[in-house]
Amino acid sequence: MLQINLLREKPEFVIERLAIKNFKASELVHAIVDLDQKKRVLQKNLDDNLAESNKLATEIGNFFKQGNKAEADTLKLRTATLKEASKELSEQLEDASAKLAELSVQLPNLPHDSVPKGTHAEHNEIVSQEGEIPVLHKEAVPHWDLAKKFNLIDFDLGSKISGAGFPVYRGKGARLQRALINFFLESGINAGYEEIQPPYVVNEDSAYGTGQLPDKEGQMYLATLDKLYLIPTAEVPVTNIYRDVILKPADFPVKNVAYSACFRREAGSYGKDVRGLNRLHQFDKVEIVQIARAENSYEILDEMVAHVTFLLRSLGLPFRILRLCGGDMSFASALTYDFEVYSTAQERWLEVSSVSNFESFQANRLKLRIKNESGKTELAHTLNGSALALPRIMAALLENYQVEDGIRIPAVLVPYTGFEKIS
RNA sequence: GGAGAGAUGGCCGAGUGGUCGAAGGCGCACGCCUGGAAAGUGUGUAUAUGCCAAAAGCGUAUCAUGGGUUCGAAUCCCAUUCUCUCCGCCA
Repeated sequence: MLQINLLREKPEFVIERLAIKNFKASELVHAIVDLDQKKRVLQKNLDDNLAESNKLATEIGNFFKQGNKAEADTLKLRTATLKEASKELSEQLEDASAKLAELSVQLPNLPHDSVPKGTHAEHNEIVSQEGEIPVLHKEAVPHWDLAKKFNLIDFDLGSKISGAGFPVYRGKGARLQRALINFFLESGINAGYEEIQPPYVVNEDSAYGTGQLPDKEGQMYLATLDKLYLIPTAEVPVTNIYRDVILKPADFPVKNVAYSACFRREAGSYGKDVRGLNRLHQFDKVEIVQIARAENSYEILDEMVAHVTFLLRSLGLPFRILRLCGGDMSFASALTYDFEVYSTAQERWLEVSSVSNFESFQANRLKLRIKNESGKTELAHTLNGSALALPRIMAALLENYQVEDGIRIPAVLVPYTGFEKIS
């Protein structure tokens, strides 16, 4: 959620910046500013009214104490009309506030200056690319065939137990998963992140806090009996640790790393995108989250990008980094770098990580603030990134490391898997 | 799941209808004292929002959350959430 002050003071600037995200904000911005103005007038009237009532109540109290019942009773008559008016005003105020909140959450975050214009993924800017794309032997196949051949992942069994998109990992497939999770967690810890094991379901407040609600309601599984949402990413519970929190300068840096299963309904997905491990309803991910001060949040973003780069380098996978264009960025992000690994058998790039700075957009909703050295409170900046999402890493590993008689395991993972080869 | 007790500021804790944003203590910040420190001592120490260019100042709201009673609620009533104790069930 954007800060209301910015909308009040520079509405045209906001409209202009949001055009980079291909968002036509003019109408909405003006509606918000008008409504805000209206709300403040109501607030003022109500406050004045209540002040008057409070004054009268004190006077009545005093008269009672003096035993002057008659005076007290006359004053009481006056409070009745005030009370009526206050009730009316507070209803109007509540109405205006609700509408304002409803409109405010519809405005996306402003993109950072470096965000390229563009409407689609093709307009994303390739920042860098590294790693050798391996030349595979002529019998090489996509990961779903490898998974079957070596009995690593059973998609049909998952369908039987739960439904499409809930694969069953088994044997060395399951062990490789676990090895990756441990490698990612350990790497995070080595980089100074505190490990968190969050709940996998969250309440409405948390889902709202990170912006899953109200817009993305249909993308989450909901346990209706208790009104709990299955988390689509560990970002949700971990970031909500800091909901309604005021941090001190001494609390920094705030760095969390968390493994979790992630649940996504992925309504509306189809085609080659969903084949094999490419898109699942349940998958594993290690997430990194940082809370930063406004003045250095972009340095922190670079640090997080460097961390993800380290992970992919260690795994020996060919990858590239993209700076997302305005049209491809998420609603809440100010700047996002996507990481894609090359899946050699599918001959396509697969997104495995997305690292973003949300600046104060999430913090504003979360009420996550910092009390600075001079005693002023200001909004914090929030950042997060996948480090990393498992399924597509798994897909790329299986495909890129396949040899004629099996699948090799990158050296860095061997201490975690306990085996060097799948065959 | 059943029965009972409870939820007050960063923390502890007082407050059962008015003068309570809230005693007292701890902690913290700044000052005095000191060669330096401790002790002592003084002052300050919540959040949101509105008026104001801003600061100061003032108004309003907030004693788990939401509603109600009342001229007036931390205090009384109702609902919800959470915590603790006991019983039941259970990995």
